[in-house]
Amino acid sequence: MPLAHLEKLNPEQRRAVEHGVRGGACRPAGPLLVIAGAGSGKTNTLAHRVAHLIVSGADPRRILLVTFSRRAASEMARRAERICSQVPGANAGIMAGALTWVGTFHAIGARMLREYAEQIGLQPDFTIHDREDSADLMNLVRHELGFSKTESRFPTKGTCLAIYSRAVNAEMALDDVLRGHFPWCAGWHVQLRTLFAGYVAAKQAHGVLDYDDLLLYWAQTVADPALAGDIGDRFDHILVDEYQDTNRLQSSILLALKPDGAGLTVVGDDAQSIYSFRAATVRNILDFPSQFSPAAEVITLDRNYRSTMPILAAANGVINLAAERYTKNLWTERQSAERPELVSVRDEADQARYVVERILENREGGTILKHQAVLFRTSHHSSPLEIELTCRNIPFVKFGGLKFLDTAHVKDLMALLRFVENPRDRVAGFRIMQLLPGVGPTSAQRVLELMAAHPDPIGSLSDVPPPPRAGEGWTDLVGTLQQLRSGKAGWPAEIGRARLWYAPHLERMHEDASVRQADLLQLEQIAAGYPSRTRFLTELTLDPPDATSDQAGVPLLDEDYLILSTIHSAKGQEWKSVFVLNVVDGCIPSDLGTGTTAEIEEERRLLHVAMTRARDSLHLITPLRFFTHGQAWQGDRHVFASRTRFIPTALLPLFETVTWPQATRVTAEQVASRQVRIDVGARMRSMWQ
DNA sequence: GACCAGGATTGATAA
DNA sequence: AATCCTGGTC
Repeated sequence: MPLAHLEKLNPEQRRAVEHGVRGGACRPAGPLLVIAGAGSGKTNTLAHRVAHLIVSGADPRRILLVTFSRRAASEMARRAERICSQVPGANAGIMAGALTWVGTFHAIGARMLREYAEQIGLQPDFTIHDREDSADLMNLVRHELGFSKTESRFPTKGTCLAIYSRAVNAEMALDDVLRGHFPWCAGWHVQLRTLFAGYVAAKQAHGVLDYDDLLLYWAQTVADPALAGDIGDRFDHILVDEYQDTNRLQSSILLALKPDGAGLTVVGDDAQSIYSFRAATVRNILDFPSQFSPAAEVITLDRNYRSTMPILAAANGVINLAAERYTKNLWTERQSAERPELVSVRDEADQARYVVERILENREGGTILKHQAVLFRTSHHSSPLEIELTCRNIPFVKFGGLKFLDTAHVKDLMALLRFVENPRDRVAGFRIMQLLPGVGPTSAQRVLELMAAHPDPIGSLSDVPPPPRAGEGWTDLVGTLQQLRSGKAGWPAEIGRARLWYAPHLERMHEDASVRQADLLQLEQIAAGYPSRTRFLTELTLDPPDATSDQAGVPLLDEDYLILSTIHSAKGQEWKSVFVLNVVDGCIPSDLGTGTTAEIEEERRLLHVAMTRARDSLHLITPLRFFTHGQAWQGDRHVFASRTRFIPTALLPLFETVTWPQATRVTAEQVASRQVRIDVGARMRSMWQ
């Protein structure tokens, strides 16, 4: 077999790609762990491995490829396909196009559960709750149990869900979760246990699964040896990307599918583990090799193909200060005289102006906007910049933060469709009914109770006594639901019908109805791309469109635009020029965490991830002054911030230190010589003594 | 029982 | 600043 497709790989990458496939035979080999540092060609290596397996005779339909996001999934499938198609003599027809099991753990889980629904006593038409729906249901149960008016304040729905979710994902006992992560809620452990029991019962009664259930039900399914064997045998090869960001539950599933690790490949980088808030644990990747006997083979990729040497030196400098480290230093042959810049600006407004100026400068110099990105810790850190960009008419797309799907009007429309799909989904019904004036929680709840008792819930609506003050709106709603349920309109016409019903409510409830109406039209466009209502609802909740921009909708593909992204959403990406906002204590590390060592260490890795996104140029910006929130517009209450603790003075020589607007470049020598000569403050004080 | 106003509380990252 | 909860009125 010609191996030209492997020639561009370095020796370690090639070993990872060829592990167990030497000599053309493709019997699943023992487990493999690839430790792949930032920019070490991880995606490329994994795509090559998949392609190489296929051209060596593996059946692509029997390959399971688990990625971290939908975006990564399609990218990976595309690349593998391209590599396959370049191999002469390979049968392109049966190749990567048949790579059908590619997706996130959650998406694969959803698909698997629908397939096995009957065998595990699950109704196959279950609907999936996103985080907000889950919180709503938690709230409903919380009210029913009377926990919303306790003497001292009971944890909010969001906190309750977070506790529940961590217990499930980390496979931890409730008491341990409370002690370790929510100590302020420990006093409520009895009530929380009752609440979670009620929550689980409610989900089952309503025929809904939340995100965690997609993993939990899957894990429970494969806990049965017969089913585990059945599902495990469907795949000769299982490959998992971003393994450092998987949680205990996910690793249990993997282990149940392939107990001896045969055909199992996991890839990741412990230095980039940034999802512990989702119960991901770096132990998964660290303990992987020893879970098998013989132990898994470990291959380390430490050659970086992305960044210049000075950028890498700075990024290594940051991660070297970590308390615990397992991987080696990254190295590169890409020389450059340009050190990353550490820019001090007055405040966030100046930060925005500085970034815009440099971005435009870069564009003049030939770097298009799309090759530049601005990264930040939390979504709202970019708002002053967004204002500045809008003023200057610079198009941008923002990843992370509040999404299209989280807006009330989109949720309303989705709830209507979900209610039609699964009339037992009470959260959906509850939401829809309360859109009508005169219908509140009590009467909505009463109708839902009556419906639930009926074998044809939607049909029964004609006979159920309407809420006393609902009026004409009720007839309208019932008509719409029954028409949609009949399925006569077909997909995607249904969503148009749903929007028609919703339009007057939108008009009544929102000042900016026309803007929101445009969003709904866009949703309709998106819906047209899915073959059925079920697929639309499932896939959209699992892979919500993750970008928002200043205009409704993502700019046309051929248009140039700047990327704004949270650091989390920037995972796996790279740009020529990268700007990181608010590199100050309080933002990175965020001052919201409880400040445990583990959390601080994760923030350090987060900065490392942000820095290693840059190819040629990197700017870290540190505003000195932050205006605090919760005050009148243009108020001047503010706090002073200092450079992040992750870049202590010892690391400063790795950076070019700059202040702006003066834009005086200061060399490292000058920084060192910049000693305090006089203490002006003391002189001032002495004036009054 | 629905709905509004005002006080208390909580703040992020995301499948 | 935004959300959640409570207590009042229609």
